[in-house]
Amino acid sequence: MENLKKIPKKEMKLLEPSYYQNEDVVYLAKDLLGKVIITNIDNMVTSAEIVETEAYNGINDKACHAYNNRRTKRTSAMYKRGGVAYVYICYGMHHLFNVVTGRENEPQAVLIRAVKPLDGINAMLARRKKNTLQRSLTAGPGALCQALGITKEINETPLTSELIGIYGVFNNYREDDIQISKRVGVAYAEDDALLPYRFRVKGSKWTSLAK
DNA sequence: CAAACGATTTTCT
DNA sequence: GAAAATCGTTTGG
Repeated sequence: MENLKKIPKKEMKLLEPSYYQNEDVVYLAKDLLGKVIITNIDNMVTSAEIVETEAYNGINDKACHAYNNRRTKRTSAMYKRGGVAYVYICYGMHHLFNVVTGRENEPQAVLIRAVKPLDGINAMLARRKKNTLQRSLTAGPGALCQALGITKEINETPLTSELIGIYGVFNNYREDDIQISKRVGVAYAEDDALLPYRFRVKGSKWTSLAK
């Protein structure tokens, strides 16, 4: 799976909205590993394989922005029917990209935490102001958004649009291929901070480092 | 209206 | 390993 350009077009399968409407956000967080994000933003096409995700499981998950059914301008995207983007700004400077899942008014989402660069690497390097292709280009939720050109401009955009789509191309990883751990940076979530909702492709050099 | 803080990244020591 | 950078969103008065 070295270069997306080598994949025959007929094997590129855009994930349909129904895919995202599965109510099991933990299942989707695992199933999204190996899927390919393709963006066409600012006249630059970039693509990358998802290698690390986290599940945010709705109103009963203390780590979720929509915990306790909190509805604000920021969280409204998560209440949409699955299949749109939820992009918000963290620490005043980083955009974080989530895939909204589940039914309307059930605010679940999958945070994309790391990707493996495929096409458009020069564009990614330029956006990140880097010269070499290495993990730091796209490891970390803020970093990959910068590389792929994802900003809050595309908040609530369908993942079947001209700007961004997710494709099933290569493989589905098996349980054995997935490393499961606690989520990152959610210590405030008390007992829910311990939930095993973080998923990484085992052995991938493109995920964040083990903790 | 003021204040606190964050699903992070980078740089410095 | 520690700390700064930096501001939109949320909450409280």
